[in-house]
Amino acid sequence: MSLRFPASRRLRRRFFTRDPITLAMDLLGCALVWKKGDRVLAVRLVEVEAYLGEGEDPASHAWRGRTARNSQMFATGGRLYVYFTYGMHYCMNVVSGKEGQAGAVLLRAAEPLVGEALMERRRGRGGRELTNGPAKLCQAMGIDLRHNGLDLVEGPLGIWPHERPGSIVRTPRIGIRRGRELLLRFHDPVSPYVSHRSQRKPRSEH
DNA sequence: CCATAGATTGACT
DNA sequence: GTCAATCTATGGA
Repeated sequence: MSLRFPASRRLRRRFFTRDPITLAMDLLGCALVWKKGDRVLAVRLVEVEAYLGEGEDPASHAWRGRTARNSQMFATGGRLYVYFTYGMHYCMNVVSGKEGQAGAVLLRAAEPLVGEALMERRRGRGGRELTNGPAKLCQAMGIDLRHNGLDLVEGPLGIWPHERPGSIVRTPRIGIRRGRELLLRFHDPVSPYVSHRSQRKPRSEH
């Protein structure tokens, strides 16, 4: 199997400038590719979550408006929004919508396609533990705050159509309290790399 | 397989 | 001061 990601097929701006829910579903099955010189890392996205704009979604970092941390969520679709959490982890999002219109898609899990050996070195683990969670995926791909604001439409990191899932399952998002009733997590049910806690017991409401 | 505790720092109330 | 869009180790069924 020879995996090539020619510039001609790379996803362009208008793919990303749509609403976060549509973008989330269309990102499933796509390849996230890091290309720099002769080094290539690639994964197939199998689990994502949509986060909506200011005042629309209490779980979204954009809920209470623009701040220094979340400012990339208000940028044009196709940028990368990386945040630091729990004192030690990074998570990455693909920004959706038009400039000024907040929204993003959290990349939660993926299947390794190219560069698995480097991912194993970075993770200190193998198999599905490589990329079956948002912070694990960032660690495997080498993504941190330096990459916040990167444009996926050009430059070393980009997204290519790859292999669409046979079906898409829609569930509550993971690790949030408010906004649980919105079913904004999407995953490919047959992928072994989907993060394990899909049906985790929800934390009590009050 | 499941449940729980601890890690560790920055953003925000 | 509180708590987070998480992960890992550990202990039990």
